[in-house]
Amino acid sequence: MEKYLSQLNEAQLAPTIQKDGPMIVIAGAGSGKTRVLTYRIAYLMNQGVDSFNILALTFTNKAAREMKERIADIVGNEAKNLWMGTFHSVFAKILRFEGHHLGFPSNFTIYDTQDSQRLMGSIIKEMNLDKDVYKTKQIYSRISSYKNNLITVKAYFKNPELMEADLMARRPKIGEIYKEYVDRCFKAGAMDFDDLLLRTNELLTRFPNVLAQYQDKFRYILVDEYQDTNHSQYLIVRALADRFQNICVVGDDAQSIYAFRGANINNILNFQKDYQDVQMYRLEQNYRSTKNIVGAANSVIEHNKTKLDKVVWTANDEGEKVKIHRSLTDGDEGRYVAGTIWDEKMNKQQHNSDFAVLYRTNAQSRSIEDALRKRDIPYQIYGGLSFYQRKEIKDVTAYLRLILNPADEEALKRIINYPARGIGQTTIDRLMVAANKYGKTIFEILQNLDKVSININNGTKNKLRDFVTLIESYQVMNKTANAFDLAEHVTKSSGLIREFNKDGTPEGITRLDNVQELLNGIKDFVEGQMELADAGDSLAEFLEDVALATDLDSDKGDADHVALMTIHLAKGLEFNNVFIVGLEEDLFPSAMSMNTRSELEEERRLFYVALTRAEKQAYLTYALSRYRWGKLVDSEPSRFIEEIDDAFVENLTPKDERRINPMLSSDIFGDVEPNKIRFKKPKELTFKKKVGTKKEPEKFKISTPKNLKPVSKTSSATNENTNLFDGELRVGSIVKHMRFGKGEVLKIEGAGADVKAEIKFATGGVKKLLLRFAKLEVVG
DNA sequence: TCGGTACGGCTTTTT
DNA sequence: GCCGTACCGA
Repeated sequence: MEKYLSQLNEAQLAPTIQKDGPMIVIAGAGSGKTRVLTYRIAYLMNQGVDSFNILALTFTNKAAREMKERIADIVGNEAKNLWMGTFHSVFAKILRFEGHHLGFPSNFTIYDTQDSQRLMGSIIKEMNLDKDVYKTKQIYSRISSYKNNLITVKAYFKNPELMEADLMARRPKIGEIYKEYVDRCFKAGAMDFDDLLLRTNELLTRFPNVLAQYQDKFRYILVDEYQDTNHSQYLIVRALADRFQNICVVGDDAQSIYAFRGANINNILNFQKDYQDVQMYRLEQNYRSTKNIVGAANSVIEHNKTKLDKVVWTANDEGEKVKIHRSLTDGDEGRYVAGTIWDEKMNKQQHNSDFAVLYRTNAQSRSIEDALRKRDIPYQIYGGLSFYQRKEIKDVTAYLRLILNPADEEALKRIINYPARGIGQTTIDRLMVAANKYGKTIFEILQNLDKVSININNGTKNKLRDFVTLIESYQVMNKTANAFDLAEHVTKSSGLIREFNKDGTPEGITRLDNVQELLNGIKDFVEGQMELADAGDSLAEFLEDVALATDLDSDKGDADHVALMTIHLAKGLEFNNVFIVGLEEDLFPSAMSMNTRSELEEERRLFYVALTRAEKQAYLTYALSRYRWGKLVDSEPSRFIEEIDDAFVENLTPKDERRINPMLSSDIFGDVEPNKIRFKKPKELTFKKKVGTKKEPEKFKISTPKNLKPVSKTSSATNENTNLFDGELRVGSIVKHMRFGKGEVLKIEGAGADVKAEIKFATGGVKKLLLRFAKLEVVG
């Protein structure tokens, strides 16, 4: 143990070896906070604390996994009894044991965001509310924030201010939606992400003996990333730590980036008021980055008003300056990134895994991917649509969920007619009405079709009976078979495999591969479980993992690839070289986060997080125009670039580079030979034009080739005989020569000076054409 | 009931 | 530019 402690500097050592009492560690980026946490846990165990009495809470599964491994390196097998995991996974585990107090079965389902939103959407529909006023996503996030602030349905209806606010927003029915949603989840034996915290709070408040039991168990509590805890999490931690007060929280207010999810930065700012005799430690020496990177990051965060006093410094080398590069388009930006990685690998013998590309939104990954692929640079996208959120995977797991918990309404609705078995929406609606009437679940109604009065014809009833028989046969199998055998049987006998096989398209093949990968995953899981003595219900535990998994799919061993991810996901990671792309106003900072000072400050902290991921070199890139929602829009450099002290940056963009006229520079056909193009059938060419500020586009139709001529909606098409059009598109004084054939779709849309055109070739290719003009005139 | 397609909305960020 | 939904025709 001493050997390990000697690896810590003085500032790190102090919090590591303070055994008892409340303490807070304010840890700057790269200052070794994970090291303090892991060594502290090891130290506690070394001091005779039973690992059974330690609870360590993290924000991601990955962080938990890594920390556990590092602790195991020091203390060995002892680490096995540690309770370490994300808030959600730890409290899900507790709720499995104790949920019965609240009326939940131990096999409750965990609804992911998709399930929750689907349920909320159908509730809104059932209540006959205007879906444009009650937008599912908005209502979901509103209710989610109630939950994170412990505003239950009851509390909501007792709070005139909240109701008033929703009334003012012309959404007076939110309370009713909320109530129905909670009831339906309860009936379905399901909890959403927020419930895992909210219900834990309810459990600990309403059942003092349960609270006492866990207070006694968790004598030492450690919380990582404390700046990102929300109110609900804060209360749980405070309740659990109340008896022994051995609580150690670690965080960095400068890295608080989850306010949108309800994280409350005051939790860390006010920690000292919550406990008595709090010891405060600061870790300010950065071991990760060069002086230039630390300097740049410090100079940016300096612009924030709300922050704790802290000076991050480093004894590392000066290093290279932070490089800034401007591109014309997002495509160019991607090519710059790929080209630079290519050069660096060549010149400095670096690995792919030495590079990361970080962006604000997932949608930005596309242009980077394209460029990396062109250069054959291996990459891995982290996050985005998780493996377990893919349609085919959700389909399979829906079957598994239903087997385990037949009350699971969302799972049932998902698969009752998938693969198609002739059970339509009308039937499902009637089933739901009946379920409501009898106070039963839909599955219970299905099991008792003969005993309820329901307007469903006999043919359909038989189909429903077949479905019930199918699920029941799986349930029987689940009693004896392991999760893998069951899952494999389900995919085959349910017709899912056949369904994915049916079309033979590349997408279908990918789906099959994904299902196979899922089965492999289940197999691994089952085998891993058999090694554990207390192997419980493998299916249940697998499904729980799936529901709370995020980065599992991305964990493909130590393969050498460039990492692509959002900045949020990059928190806690480090890379030799970091590209931060899309540094443009409205993108980063996001247009949606500039309404208040605190939102903007959160964006700035996000930028700070991004910069401090870099060890040796940071590149900041932005583009002058970028495709957003399929449209090319102009953008200007992010204010964050300006905010960096000049001393730490180097601008790589040549001064004489000017914006060129995209009309003149665009290449209509690129590498496609026009005369080799063949078309299936003639199609009309259409383009839309926005008139004035009106949203309604004025529609024109252009008949197929020979004569490219704008005609009004009501006019008829003309010549369709020629195979190849050869003509001119005249835009103001600019004349563009064009050749293209019958059946190509030329789409032109946009307003005034900003028009995008696109030609889809029958061969599958798409060419984009950029037009900038005030007046559009097409001549034959 | 189903399958195809046209249209509209959307993009913050995650457990 | 993509995805999910709504609508239409069979």
